Amino acid sequence: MQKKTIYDVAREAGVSISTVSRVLNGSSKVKESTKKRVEAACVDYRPVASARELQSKQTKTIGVLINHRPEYFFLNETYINALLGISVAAKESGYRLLLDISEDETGASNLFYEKKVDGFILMGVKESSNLLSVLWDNDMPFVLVGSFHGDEEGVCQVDINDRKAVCSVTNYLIGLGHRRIGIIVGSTEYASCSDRLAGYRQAMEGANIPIQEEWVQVCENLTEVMAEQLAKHLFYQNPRVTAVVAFNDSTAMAVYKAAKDCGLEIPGQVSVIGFDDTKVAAYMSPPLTSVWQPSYEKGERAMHLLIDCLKQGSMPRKREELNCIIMYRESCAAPPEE
Amino acid sequence: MQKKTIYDVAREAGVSISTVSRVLNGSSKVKESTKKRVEAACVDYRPVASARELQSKQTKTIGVLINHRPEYFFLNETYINALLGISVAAKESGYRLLLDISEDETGASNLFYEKKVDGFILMGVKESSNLLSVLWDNDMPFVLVGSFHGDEEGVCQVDINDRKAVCSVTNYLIGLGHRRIGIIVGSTEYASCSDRLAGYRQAMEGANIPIQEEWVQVCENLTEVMAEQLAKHLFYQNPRVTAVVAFNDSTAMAVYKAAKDCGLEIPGQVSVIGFDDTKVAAYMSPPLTSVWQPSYEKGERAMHLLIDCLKQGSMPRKREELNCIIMYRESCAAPPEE
DNA sequence: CCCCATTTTGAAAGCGCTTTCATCTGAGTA
DNA sequence: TACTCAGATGAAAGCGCTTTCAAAATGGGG
Repeated sequence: MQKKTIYDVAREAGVSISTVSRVLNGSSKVKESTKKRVEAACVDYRPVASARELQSKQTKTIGVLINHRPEYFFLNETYINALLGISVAAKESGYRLLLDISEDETGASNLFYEKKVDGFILMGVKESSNLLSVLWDNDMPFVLVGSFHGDEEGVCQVDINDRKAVCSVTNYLIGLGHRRIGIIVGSTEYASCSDRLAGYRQAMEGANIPIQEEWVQVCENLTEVMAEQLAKHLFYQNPRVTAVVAFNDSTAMAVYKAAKDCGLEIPGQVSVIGFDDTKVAAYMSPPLTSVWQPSYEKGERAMHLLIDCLKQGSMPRKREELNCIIMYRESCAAPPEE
Repeated sequence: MQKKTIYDVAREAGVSISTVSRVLNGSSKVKESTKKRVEAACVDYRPVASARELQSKQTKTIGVLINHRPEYFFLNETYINALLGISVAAKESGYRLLLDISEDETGASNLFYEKKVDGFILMGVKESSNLLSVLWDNDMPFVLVGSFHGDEEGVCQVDINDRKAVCSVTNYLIGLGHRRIGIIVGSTEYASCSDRLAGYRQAMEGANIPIQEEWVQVCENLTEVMAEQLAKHLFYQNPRVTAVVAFNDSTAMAVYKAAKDCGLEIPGQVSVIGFDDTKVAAYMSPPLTSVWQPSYEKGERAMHLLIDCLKQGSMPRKREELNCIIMYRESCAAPPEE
């Protein structure tokens, strides 16, 4: 059985293919009666996307780029949640998603050069990336999910305030009486890392606590195994830190492990704070205090922004900031008496 | 600046577009010297995918379908890992991924009807789904990731042996001395659930332990909150179960929570076993004994199978079974003395 | 140096649609 | 009744490529 084409529909409805195309695309200039007839003839007819795309120069699909280094093995849970939001929003608007998970950006460029997508949503873009300027230069709309500063005047982005959030939790620890507070973050190539670090520094400076550089553990490649080691570095110091701000909940898990290995009680001897408030946080033992961030909403919002751009034909260079919530649980307490 | 077309390349190289097309597609019938010339003219030229697709009837993209109920909120980690495997394998072979996350299957049908994809990888297909027969009837290649039985004679699928795996762990618990063993699984609409349940029954029967029906908690909609409740049902029984086989690690986490709330020690008073061996398992307290399954490899293998199908033009109705590994940790012990 | 088999190339059709532009209606007006 | 003009429709071009088929170039005997 051959696939039904627009010609078949036209024949069946007794009109020309132009008319069929018009009712398909909702063009107004069709008499109600013929429209009815055409619609009736459209049963079992599905336009071939590539023909449409070729002619209309629109693909109705969005490229979703997730920066992921294979050595991390697990995909960041916040990306997944954002992806869920993106997916739902896309579906609502009749867009499809072309997914590219990779560390380099050639995948993205290909999609764009080959006109496979109408726009992009980018997650986890490195500060050093030159993808954005390529996209700009070629009028390809895109929205960033997550932190990014970059050299550009401004990009369309949906983000949280990492700096502020970490500043808050650090202040919380300081308020609890901690002075020697450690922090473990990933590569400062990523704005989220440098911002969180900046938030920590801001809080410490605000409280007039001079930061010992050995409290700050920056790691290019922050796997759980690495994080565990770095946490131990923190714990082996003398005097050792009494609290640790972890880059995210995975890191916090590793810190828990390290604490256990070092015979340190949480929160009695060490306080720990995570970030992202992933599913596990509430189930950890003790339940982890963590900064919840609206990952799903970030994705959803980004998609909406992008679709707006696509409709209007121009891209706002605006940044939207969503709010985080500190989920206070049982992993933090006053530091032990000295 | 206008995009370079095949005509531009042809002009630049002093040949016809047919020749350009031939070198682009690696057709042999081109003299080496002209080939060189054309390739030189190809700088900055990127064929428009839709034109290609329209003509060649191939999209070089695979539809990835993930069954996900929005009320679960989090996407199953095994799906993500499989997705990672799929992604890597696709990239190697120059395929792109069109992602559709949803509970219903209309998204899939659309992609297929509109010729957006050359084939499908399906994850989490319900037994009641009629998508497969639609795909069969239309000669659309697809590979299943994960359990499925179905009415069809056989489909191309990459899977683990859920029954066997759960049978093993149940036997392990029995070997430890447990008799009253509970199990919590999700909807038996999904083969993985019914299979795991079958494995449990098989082990219990093998050990001549009559199963009390209140030990078996089947839940249509197994969220963490639900799982916690079900675990409590198990613990409130008198005499209560001394071990719980959880459908997966998320469920196991909920069981941990329930045990804590009920004042039960793991593994002293209750043993718990998870499934999937997700990232958290090793970090739980106590570390969770869980069945590791090769999710990434499942995805990778499925993609390879699919690509083979696409090349050969025919689809094998074969099932590949990958092996699980029981990761023994500290969540299981002998039952308490009575 | 010619002929024929082979290799290499080009012209043109066409994939299935959108869109422009011209044509055709028919209602409204003088 | 003839004339407008807006609304409805169709013919045809063309989006950028692949592929078929025929023509041209090549080369190896005789």
